[in-house]
Amino acid sequence: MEDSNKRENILQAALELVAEHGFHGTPMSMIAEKAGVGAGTIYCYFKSKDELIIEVNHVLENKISLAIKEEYPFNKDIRKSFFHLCKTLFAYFITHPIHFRFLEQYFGSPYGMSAHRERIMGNTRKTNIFDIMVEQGIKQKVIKDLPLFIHFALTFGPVVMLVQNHVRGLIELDDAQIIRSIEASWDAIKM
Amino acid sequence: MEDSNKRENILQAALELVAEHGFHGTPMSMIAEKAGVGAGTIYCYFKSKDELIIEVNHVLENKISLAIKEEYPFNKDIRKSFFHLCKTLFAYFITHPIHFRFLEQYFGSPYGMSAHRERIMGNTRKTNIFDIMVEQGIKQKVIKDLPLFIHFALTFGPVVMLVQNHVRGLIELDDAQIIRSIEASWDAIKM
Amino acid sequence: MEDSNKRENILQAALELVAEHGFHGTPMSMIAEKAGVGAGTIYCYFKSKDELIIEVNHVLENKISLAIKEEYPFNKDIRKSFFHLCKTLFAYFITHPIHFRFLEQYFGSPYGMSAHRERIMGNTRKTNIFDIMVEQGIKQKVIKDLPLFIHFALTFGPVVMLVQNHVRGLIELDDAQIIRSIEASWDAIKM
Amino acid sequence: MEDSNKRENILQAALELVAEHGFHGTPMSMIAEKAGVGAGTIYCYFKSKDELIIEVNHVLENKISLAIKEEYPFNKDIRKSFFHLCKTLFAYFITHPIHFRFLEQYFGSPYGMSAHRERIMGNTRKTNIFDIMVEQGIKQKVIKDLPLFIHFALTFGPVVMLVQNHVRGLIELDDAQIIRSIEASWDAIKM
DNA sequence: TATGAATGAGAATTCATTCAT
DNA sequence: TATGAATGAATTCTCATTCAT
Repeated sequence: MEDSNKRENILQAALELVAEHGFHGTPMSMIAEKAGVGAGTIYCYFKSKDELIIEVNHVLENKISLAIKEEYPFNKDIRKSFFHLCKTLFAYFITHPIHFRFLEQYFGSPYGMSAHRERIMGNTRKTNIFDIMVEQGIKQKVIKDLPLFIHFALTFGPVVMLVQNHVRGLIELDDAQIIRSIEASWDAIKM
Repeated sequence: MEDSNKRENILQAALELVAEHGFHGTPMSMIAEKAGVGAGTIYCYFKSKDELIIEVNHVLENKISLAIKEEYPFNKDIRKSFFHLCKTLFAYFITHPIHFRFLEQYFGSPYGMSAHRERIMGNTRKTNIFDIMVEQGIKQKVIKDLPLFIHFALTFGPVVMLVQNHVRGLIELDDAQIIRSIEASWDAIKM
Repeated sequence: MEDSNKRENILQAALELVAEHGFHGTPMSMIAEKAGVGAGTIYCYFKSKDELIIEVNHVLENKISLAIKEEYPFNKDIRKSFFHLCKTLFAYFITHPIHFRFLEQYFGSPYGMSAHRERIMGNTRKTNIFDIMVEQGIKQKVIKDLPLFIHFALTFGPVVMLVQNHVRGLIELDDAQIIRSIEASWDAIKM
Repeated sequence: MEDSNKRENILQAALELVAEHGFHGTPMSMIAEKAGVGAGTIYCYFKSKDELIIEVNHVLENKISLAIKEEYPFNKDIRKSFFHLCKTLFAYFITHPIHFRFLEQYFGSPYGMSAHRERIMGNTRKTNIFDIMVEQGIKQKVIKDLPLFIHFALTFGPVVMLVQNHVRGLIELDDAQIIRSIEASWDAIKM
């Protein structure tokens, strides 16, 4: 029980410390100490600092991906799907601000996420929730006929920016504001 | 003249190198070499590496601020102002990708910019172009009655995300796409 | 049986790996893996890395010593003995280049061997083949009246240097060359 | 004066420490301390530990090469040349035992030298003193018609082995012994 | 002001060895 | 005896900063 926890402890320590101090502000020794293991122990589980960080990222990506797919209204109308997606993302990051800060560090910025759209939303073209939603919406003439990446930016650009300000304590997002912001984003992409 | 050139050269070298290699991938010695000055000379102009980087950021903020204010249609209608603002920002970053990349590095993400909204848009409350535009728009019932920071995110979130993908070479933005993206953003904030 | 195999496997793995990668390029974990045992198991048989290496050396010394004594023409004339000795050494190292490379690593150089003359040629003064041969040769006025260590250097210095170049692939020794080289060495020590 | 000495001090410290403790037994910090410089200073002069060691080797090679060429009897007879060469080498290493020990470490063994025969004796085929001597000797039918590498081994094998034992304190070479040893080596290669 | 050689604290990583199982 | 996860001391190398010139 103790044993199998070590890997987890290291990942968790890395997540929190990188979120707080950034990649370069987090020496391995600091991670080891926080994880309650020896300095060399990390290297029993991860080949290098980079691999450790990448693995933390994978874990987060999977968690976010799961959160989004959970209770996703697959057969409901486009607008409902859109709201679910945005609300879930807001909720996830507000509940897990450390995950958000880590991702900010991991990529030059959280937008690095955009380069990994697929991984978060679903690994293959066919299972990528966002893409499918947009394509269906366009077909149904419910949302504008724009390139996918523009819809992506219109949808997630505001989310990320708001969460960022929230996480940094510059603003305090409440549910009403989140809803109104999603409604406005919907106006952006809807027909 | 010699003097002021050195300061400029150092700032320019820092800008380019940080944009390319990141903050931690850019030793002071590298900046000195590219600027054509001695390693110690930088400390005649800047107290530390951090101060140098901060100063580069200030310079960029001022440039962007100027670009936005230039030809800004102060007395035209809100929609025109909005389009001018967005188009200028797109144009600026696409013309100066290095500035964008630097800002990505400077903040954990370019959204660090949001913390400095005022400085980019105008230093004081009264001269902050974006805030004034939004307030006027709300008063005229042309744009939605939402908090400023939500309008800010709805407007600049998509811009930043699109520019980021463009600068990273993941997409190739053309003028038509930029216009259509701004139109969609307008739909988000308009009444 | 299992037991004694493990010890053998460890010694063999150490021999091969040190010959190939050198003492400092061969971690204990690598030896353990090649030997097919756990990392800690080595310490059941050898107190430390150094002791393991020393033991490998002992094994090799004994093998070489045996090879030399085998078929040694004890009662033939000095020249025959000398040729047998040299030929056997050439043959042994050319057949077992890994042993040679290990000894190169073990000592700062293979001449470390010279410090252990006795052990290779026979452990006691009376059974040291080379010393006995030289002493008899001097008594019989067949070989020069020089100190033993000079005869040793004249005899084995060239052998070691030639084998070294051969093992390193810089030259390709054939039987004729070996014979001519031994003949020349004989000229060096003979009266 | 102080300044230009730093590089020298570092080279000298590296030479002595590697000769005593071996390559892997000599941390950079130890070299820095012995040289009386900061740990980072070494890297102002040498890119890496390896480069430092290689440079020490170059310095030694040049010194030995010079010592051999100095007063070399270019137009005297072969035997005189041979004696000069051997005596010079004996004298050099007995006077500079630390150089010998370093070279033992630098190569797997001092025979690494053999791979660098050219560099020590002269860089090009035409200026390689030993090769020229041997070729002339063969032409003049003064020395045996054997491959160069065999003559090299017959000549330098004994020298190296004797010096090694001397430097290690196992024997005490005096001038008479050196002369007698060279005479014996001459018997090996002479016709 | 300008220089760049010198510094040394601090980083990632390796590996011989231990010890609980 | 056998294991291999865990350890942490030790090593190489980097780089922001200083200071004598």
